[in-house]
Amino acid sequence: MTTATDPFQVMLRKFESRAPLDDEDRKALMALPFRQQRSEPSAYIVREGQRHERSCLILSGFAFRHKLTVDGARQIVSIHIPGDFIDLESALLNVADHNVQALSRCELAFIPRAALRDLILTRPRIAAAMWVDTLIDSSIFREWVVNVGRRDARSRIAHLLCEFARRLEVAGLAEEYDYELPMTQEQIADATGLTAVHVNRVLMALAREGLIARAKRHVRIPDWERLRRVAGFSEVYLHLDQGLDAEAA
Amino acid sequence: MTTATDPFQVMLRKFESRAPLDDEDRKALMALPFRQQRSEPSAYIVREGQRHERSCLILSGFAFRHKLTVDGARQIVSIHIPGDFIDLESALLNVADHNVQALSRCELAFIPRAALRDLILTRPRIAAAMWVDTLIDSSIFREWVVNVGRRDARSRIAHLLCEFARRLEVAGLAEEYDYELPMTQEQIADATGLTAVHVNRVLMALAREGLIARAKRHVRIPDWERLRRVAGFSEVYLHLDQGLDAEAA
DNA sequence: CGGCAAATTGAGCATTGTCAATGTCTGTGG
DNA sequence: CCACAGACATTGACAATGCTCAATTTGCCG
Repeated sequence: MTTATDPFQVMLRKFESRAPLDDEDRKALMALPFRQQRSEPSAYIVREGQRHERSCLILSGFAFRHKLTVDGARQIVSIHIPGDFIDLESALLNVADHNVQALSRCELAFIPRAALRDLILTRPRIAAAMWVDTLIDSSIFREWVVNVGRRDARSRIAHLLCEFARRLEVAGLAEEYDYELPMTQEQIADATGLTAVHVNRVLMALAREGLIARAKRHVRIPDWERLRRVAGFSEVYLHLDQGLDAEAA
Repeated sequence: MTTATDPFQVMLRKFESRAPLDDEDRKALMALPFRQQRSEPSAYIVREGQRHERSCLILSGFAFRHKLTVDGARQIVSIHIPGDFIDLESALLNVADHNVQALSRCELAFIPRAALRDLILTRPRIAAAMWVDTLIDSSIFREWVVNVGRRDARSRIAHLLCEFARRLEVAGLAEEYDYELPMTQEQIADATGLTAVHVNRVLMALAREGLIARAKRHVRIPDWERLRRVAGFSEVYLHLDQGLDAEAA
């Protein structure tokens, strides 16, 4: 593999697990034109209300989507990790309905809207794989609605920590139950619908009870089963085993 | 049009507005096999954890998606109106991650998973139109995360009322600013992350202030601009003007 | 060492929840 | 046509989870 196509390996692997692709598909995917770019923490990648001519794939680092209310409150609606297409919407919708910002330093690949549309309209299996990806995003949004709407602060934060643990582990980016959480407490607050002060208190409490062990941004979960129970976490909604099965081929 | 294909007219119209379809596409859509069925209020249409062999389209009536937390709290994550495909997920994901229940009496069309997959893999423009539909759903989920995470009770409920007004109006199901809201206060509570008691108090207050006029389930919005401001409502996230534009054809 | 962002802690408060009673409406059976 | 059941709405009194404001500490980086 050449240096140029290397960056797409993560994406290819993910899509292959979602729909059976043939050689043509693979070639078409890897041939996608893109522009690689580094983003510093908190740099904007997508801005609400704008039309974007390129979709964005995370090669390394983390990013998050968020929206602002009229009175300036911020709600983070999702967090994204390497291999995630953060902006497939841009290829199909006309206007961005939310912002995307880099969480840590990131390497990003920007792919022209036209090239993606072309791929979508000519290679149905690729389209299906990408679609499945966005459906899983949807499922995660639903779970976040539940998290923020119906769990208390303790469970909410525990749930966020559980979700992150599983997603990172599956992506091969962390030992399970032991990872770097690239978020400030204020960002955790904005993701859980709480205030930074309260997040701090809850994190302290969780640590005191031995449910998590923290050192700066590092999180370790000594007893997964116990934290899972506190969070009310069930990973069904992550659709980790998801693949379009044989019948689709 | 025959009686048999009639039910799909709403869907066809929606998809046509989303992507340019040709005659073949139209024919294929209308030729989808389906089983029509009536559901009574609160009847389950989809159950979390199950695999479903048919996807479901609402012909008339309303339905909602929800999830339950471990301790039995319920969160409604979306509300659906006639013409909505409530269960495209079933065609592409293996397991349902949430429940779907009838809100009012409904007429539903159940379409076999295999037929939908076939369509998706052979008619890219139809797939794109459906995909756009699910992306808009996603956008609405994101707004709900914001609603429940960062707005106070008053704004939350106002926002729900605004969203409903606009969606019904666009679907041609209500005069704008004047509609039948098919939800109990308990269901409104479960959709907004509040309790039924508090929803009642807020509704009474909104009525007292002249922001809404209620008679049972009937809602009228005397001053849209004022309610919109209270809600912090902006309809960008509904992507009402959305269509795949010419470049995609 | 100085500066700054992030984390931590305390004190008081308010939005929203809980519990419980009562009112209202609709449909049904007598 | 009326009485009653049951679901839903409304109201009151009180409690609590999480917020606000403000001060202080910690850790990081030049």
